[in-house]
Amino acid sequence: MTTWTSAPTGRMAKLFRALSDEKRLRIVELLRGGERCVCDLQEAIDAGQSLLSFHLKTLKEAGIVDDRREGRWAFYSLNAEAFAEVEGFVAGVRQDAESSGGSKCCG
Amino acid sequence: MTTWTSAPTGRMAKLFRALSDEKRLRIVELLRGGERCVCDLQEAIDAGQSLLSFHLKTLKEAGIVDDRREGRWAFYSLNAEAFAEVEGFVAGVRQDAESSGGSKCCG
DNA sequence: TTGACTCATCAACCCACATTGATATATACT
DNA sequence: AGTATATATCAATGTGGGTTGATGAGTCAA
Repeated sequence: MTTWTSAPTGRMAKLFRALSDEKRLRIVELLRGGERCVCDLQEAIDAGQSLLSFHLKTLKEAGIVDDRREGRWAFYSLNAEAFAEVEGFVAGVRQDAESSGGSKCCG
Repeated sequence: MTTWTSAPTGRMAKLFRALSDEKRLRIVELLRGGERCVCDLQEAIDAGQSLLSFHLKTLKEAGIVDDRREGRWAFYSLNAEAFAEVEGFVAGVRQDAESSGGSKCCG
């Protein structure tokens, strides 16, 4: 068990929740190449304008993406810090899982 | 953009979905210390027996935990491989996010 | 100012899923 | 056999959230 002072599971749950939708993951994939405007995302994703806006809002509220306005366009980009949070948590769990011994109860 | 031949977003979405519930994350935290029986988990989690069983099933179906029967007890443990999958994906995205330049559209 | 364009928000719908309580299954003990 | 324990499954309920279409707000061009 690596030292990991109980990462706030509420925060983690929120991050995982935002990433749990296939369309939102598709958006993340598209943003891996860099900042994109909504109009560009819309071409690449099978979703109406309203739905895309909803998913972007969901990602933004979780802190997974940042947005920026420029004229009539809105640009979205990935927030590296959020993924670092997730990576840290998951890596810790993986390490523990790899080194976990036998049963710890009901002996 | 690191080479990452489009990790199956469906699989990732399923993993994230299973991790998107706070009670399930609590279960994961408990399993970080090693294999546990359901009876042990039940004491530590604010959930009825039926609900706990449901969440364990959800985690199992996503491949996040493994189970083992021994007499009338069921033992659950973390599946390190699943977390390695998630870690690989998230780490890739984080790297891209950190090195992403400016806008790629609407020039 | 008018209209076209980009994006967000709202209202309504529907479905997946978390939750609960009851029942079923399987094992152990007497 | 019968009873107690451990866990899973089933049925029913309620709610969150994904989806859609329409409307609103802001920006640019003519």
